[in-house]
Amino acid sequence: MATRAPTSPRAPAARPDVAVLVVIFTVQADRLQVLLIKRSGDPFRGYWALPGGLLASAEAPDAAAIRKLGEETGVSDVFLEQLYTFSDLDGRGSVAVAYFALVDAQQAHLARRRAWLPAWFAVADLPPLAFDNASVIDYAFQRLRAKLDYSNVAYSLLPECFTLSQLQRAYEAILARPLDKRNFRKRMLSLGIIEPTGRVAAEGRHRPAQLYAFRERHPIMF
Amino acid sequence: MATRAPTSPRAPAARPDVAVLVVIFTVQADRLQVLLIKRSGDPFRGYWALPGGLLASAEAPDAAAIRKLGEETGVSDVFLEQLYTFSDLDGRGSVAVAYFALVDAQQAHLARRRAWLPAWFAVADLPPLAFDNASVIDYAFQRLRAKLDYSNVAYSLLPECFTLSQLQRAYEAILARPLDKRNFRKRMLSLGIIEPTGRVAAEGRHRPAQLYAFRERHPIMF
DNA sequence: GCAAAAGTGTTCTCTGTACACCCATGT
DNA sequence: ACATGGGTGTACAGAGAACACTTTTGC
Repeated sequence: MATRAPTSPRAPAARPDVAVLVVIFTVQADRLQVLLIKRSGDPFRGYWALPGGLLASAEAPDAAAIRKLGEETGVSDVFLEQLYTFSDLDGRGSVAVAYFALVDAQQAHLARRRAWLPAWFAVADLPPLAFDNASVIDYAFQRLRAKLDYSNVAYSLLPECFTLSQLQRAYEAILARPLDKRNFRKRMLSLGIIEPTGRVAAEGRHRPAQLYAFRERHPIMF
Repeated sequence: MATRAPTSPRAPAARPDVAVLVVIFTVQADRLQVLLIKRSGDPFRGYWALPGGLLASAEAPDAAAIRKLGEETGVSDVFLEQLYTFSDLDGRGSVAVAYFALVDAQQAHLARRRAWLPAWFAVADLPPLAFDNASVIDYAFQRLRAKLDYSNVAYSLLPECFTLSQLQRAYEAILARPLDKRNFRKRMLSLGIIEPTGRVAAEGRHRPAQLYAFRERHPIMF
């Protein structure tokens, strides 16, 4: 703790459980998806839930979130930030520090285990969830939408090189509305968050697209 | 906890200490001030620190923050929101859920006790602080500045009725820069967050000022 | 009548939005 | 030649910023 209570200088409080939760988003098939894990144990056995777990002793919540993310997707060095600290999601007085992360579906390799199997689910179409995980996901979703407008977090959703159409489709999937192509390109370029690589992607029977990259692969606000 | 770790279904983790911290701001004498408490116990005996303390058993962090705020200032029903969850501020692996609150200095009555004495300090001129409380205050300060621009949080800093000049001085104290009177009034009124009460305040040897009130006394974003 | 703060409009710039056509390629 | 997505510019509206003088009161 950081400051003792004046009224209880040495409170012998029973310590609450402290857990970490990670809301891991990706964009795949033009839909925003979230990683869920099928619970193999009680309570809520058989329900889907967010990855997470009790804090290992002396492990900081940030470190635990990074570890969880790595365990489930194999990725690191992506956008990951603290979301909110929820209390009593389980009805038993615990405290859960929630994080949210953005990963590129191509780079993420889900753990292939028997129990506690992970899978992607479209945020717009979630299965019944354990605990109150639906509200945690909703909170993360609102935050993601807000950040998309005033930061470069999308860098974490796409491969290093991408076309402007890919980027726009990712934005549209998250914001759930169509964006104007010209305005979108103008804005992205004028904000200076991306730059052309000079390379080109020939992907279909149509004109090849210029490939772009984010200038910075860490969070920037504007 | 909300979800058990797949890899450690029944982790016997040593639970970390969980504390609550509250950064309580007010505007007084045209300066942004923060409430600090003089520590009467170790560690950091004699240093100033943020009010806070260990979570009482089974008490939710939100409830503990509300309680702390009431204990130190006597007020409730003010703007209070979760700020961030810090880890290891004390170098001993604790977790501290920080909140920040805005109070009207006129309504707040500081506890008058012998030990753990509370007092206001200008944010721009803080004494040496216990633990890493300076960075918590700084974080809260940044958040407050940001919210001032896109919310009505200031409702919590002023009495129910106030003049536009008072409101502007509060904004200027927080943002630490002068604002244009006409633009400020235009904006406040066009956002529709305040309304004239019809009453008037004759306060000096000059023209009396119209009194305004916030339309909503709860947080609104725009 | 003077000191002191209250109150009030207009102009300009910039940002966001709406909108439609030609281009390069594969088949 | 045609189907497919890539790529481009302009005009309008609304928001924010700059800027100075008159009004009302107490003394």
